[in-house]
Amino acid sequence: MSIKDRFGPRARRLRTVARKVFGWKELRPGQLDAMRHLLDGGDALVVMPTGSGKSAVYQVPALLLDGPTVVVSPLIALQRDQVAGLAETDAGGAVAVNSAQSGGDASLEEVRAGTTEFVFLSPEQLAKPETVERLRAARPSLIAIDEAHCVSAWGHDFRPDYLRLGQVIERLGHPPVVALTATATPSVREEIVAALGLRNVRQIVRGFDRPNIDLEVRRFITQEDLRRALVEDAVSREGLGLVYVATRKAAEEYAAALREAGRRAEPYHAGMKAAERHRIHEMFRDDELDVVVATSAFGMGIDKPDVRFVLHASPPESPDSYYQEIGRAGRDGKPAAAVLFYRPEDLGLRRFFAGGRADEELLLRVATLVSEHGGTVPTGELRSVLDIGATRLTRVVNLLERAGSVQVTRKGDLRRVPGAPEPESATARAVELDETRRRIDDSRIDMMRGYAETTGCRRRFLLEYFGEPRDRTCDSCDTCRAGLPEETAAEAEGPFAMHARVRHSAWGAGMVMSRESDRITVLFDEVGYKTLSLEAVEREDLLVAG
DNA sequence: CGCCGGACGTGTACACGTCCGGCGGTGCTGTACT
Repeated sequence: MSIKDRFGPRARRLRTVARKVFGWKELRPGQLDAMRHLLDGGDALVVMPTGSGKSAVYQVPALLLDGPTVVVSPLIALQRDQVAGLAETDAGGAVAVNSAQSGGDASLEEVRAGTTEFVFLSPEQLAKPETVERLRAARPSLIAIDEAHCVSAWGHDFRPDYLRLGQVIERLGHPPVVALTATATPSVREEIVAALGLRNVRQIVRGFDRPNIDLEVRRFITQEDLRRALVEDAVSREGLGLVYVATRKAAEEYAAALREAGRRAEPYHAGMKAAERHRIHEMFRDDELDVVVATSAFGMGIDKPDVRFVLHASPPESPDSYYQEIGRAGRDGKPAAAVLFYRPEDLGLRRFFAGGRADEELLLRVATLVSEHGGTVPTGELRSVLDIGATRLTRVVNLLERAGSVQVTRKGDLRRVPGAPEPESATARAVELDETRRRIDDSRIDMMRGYAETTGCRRRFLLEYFGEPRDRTCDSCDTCRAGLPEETAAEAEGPFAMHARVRHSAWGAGMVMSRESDRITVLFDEVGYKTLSLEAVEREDLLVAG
C-alpha cells in the first residue's frame, strides 16, 4: 500500500470513525485496505484470525456509506452478541431478525426508515422474498457475510440457503459486499467468491501461522488405549482445555471420565437443552471449568484467549475443520498444545457423514413437475405435493439450478429455464455435480489422514494446505522434534512448482498444493486432493503442465 | 465405515463365539401444545 493510500482522505475518515465511534486507536493495514476497497464500491473477501478485528472491516465503512448494513450471520447466538456489542457504541443501532426475536416487522421498518444502521439475519430469513423486498426498500449500502466458510461447509447439504445468498445480494442491488472468515483454503475462497457472485474482489488473507500452538499426533491401535491416554493427558495438563469428540455419547462419556479424575469437566453438544448449553458456555467464559468436551457444536463465536490445549479424540472431516478447532487455543499468544489422538478407523465415521447422496428420484420428480407445468410453480404447493421440508427442496433446487434446468423467480417460485435439458438429463447432470462435491469432501478426509500420518513437518503440511508456501520446518511439532523431516526446503524449481497448474490424464486439471521430497499433492478440480509419488509421476509421465 | 448391543447357536452349564440391525454432526424455522 502506498503512502497516499495509507494517509489519504479516505484512510483519514476511516481512522476517525474507528477512533471516535468504536474507540480503536489504530487500524491494521489489512483492515484499512479492505475498508478502502469497500468505500470504492468493490467487494472483499477477508480471511483473518478471530480476535483480529474482522468485524471492524464492515462496521467502520458502514458508517461512512449512506444506507443500512445487512449482516448475514449463521447463529442466533452470534447475532445476539454482535447486536449487544454495537449497542454499547454510537454506531447507529443494531437489530437482529430471527425466530427467537419478536417484532421482526418493526425491526425491518426501523431499518427502512433509516433509524437503525445494522440488521443481522440468518440465510434462512433471507430465503423469504418478503424479507428481501423489505430490505431492498431500505436501500442497503453494504452487505457483510460473517463466517463465510459456512457457504462452502454447510451450503450444500446442511443449510442450503447459504447457496442462495448470491441471488439475495443481486436483489438487494449488489452494494459493496464483504465476506469474512477465519479459515479458508484457496479453493474454499474461490467457492465463496463464486457462490456469492462477488465482483471486483479484493482478497485479504492474513496470519495463518499460529507458532505458539504445538502440534502433535499420537497413534493408537485400540479405542480403549486411546481413551485412557487421552483422559490421562487431559488430567495432567495445566489450564483450560477443549476436547473434541465425534459423537454426543462420547462427549458425555469423556466428560464423566474427566470428572471422575477430579477435573471440572462438562459435555457440550446439540442434543443438550438450550439452557444447559448456555450454562456451560458461561462457566467456560467465567473460568469455572477445566475442560469442555464437545462435538463440533462448540466453537463459532468463542474468543477466549487462554485456552491452553485442544485435544481431539478422533479426527474431524478436514484439515479446514481441524485448523479451526485447534485455532481456539492460545489466542493470547502464550504456549498452547494441539494433540490429535488418532486411529485410522475413526475416519470411517467422517466418511459416513460425507457419504450422503443426492436424492435422484426427488431431483427427477421436481425437474419433471416444473418442466411439465410450463409456468411458475409456487414452492409452497410443490412442498405439499411432495410432502418435504424447505431444506430438502432447497437442496434439490440448488442442484437443478446449477444443472440449468430450473430457475427461481423473484418471489421464490420455480420456473423451467427456456431451452432447458430434458428432466432426465438435467437430473443426471445434477447427480454428477453432487458426485463431484462428494469426491472433493472425501478427498478432504484423505488430507486429514495425510496430516495424521505425515512424517514431514505438521505445521508445514497445514500451512501449505491453506496455500501458504513454507520453506522451513518448525521446532514445535512432534515430527520436527523427532528429526523426521529431512529434505524440507521447498523445491521451487522443477516442472511442478507450488501452485502450478497441471493436468492428469484421468483426473483432469488441478493445482500443485504441496511438495515433499518424494511426493506431490495436487488439488484437482473434479476429484479433489490427490497425493502422488514423484517417482511414479516421472516414470509414468502422469502430469503435464497445464 | 466401524462400533455396539442384542439375539442366536453351540452343546449341556454357563460362557463363549458369531451374526446382524441400528446408529452416528453441525442450526435454522414454524407450528403445536403446555
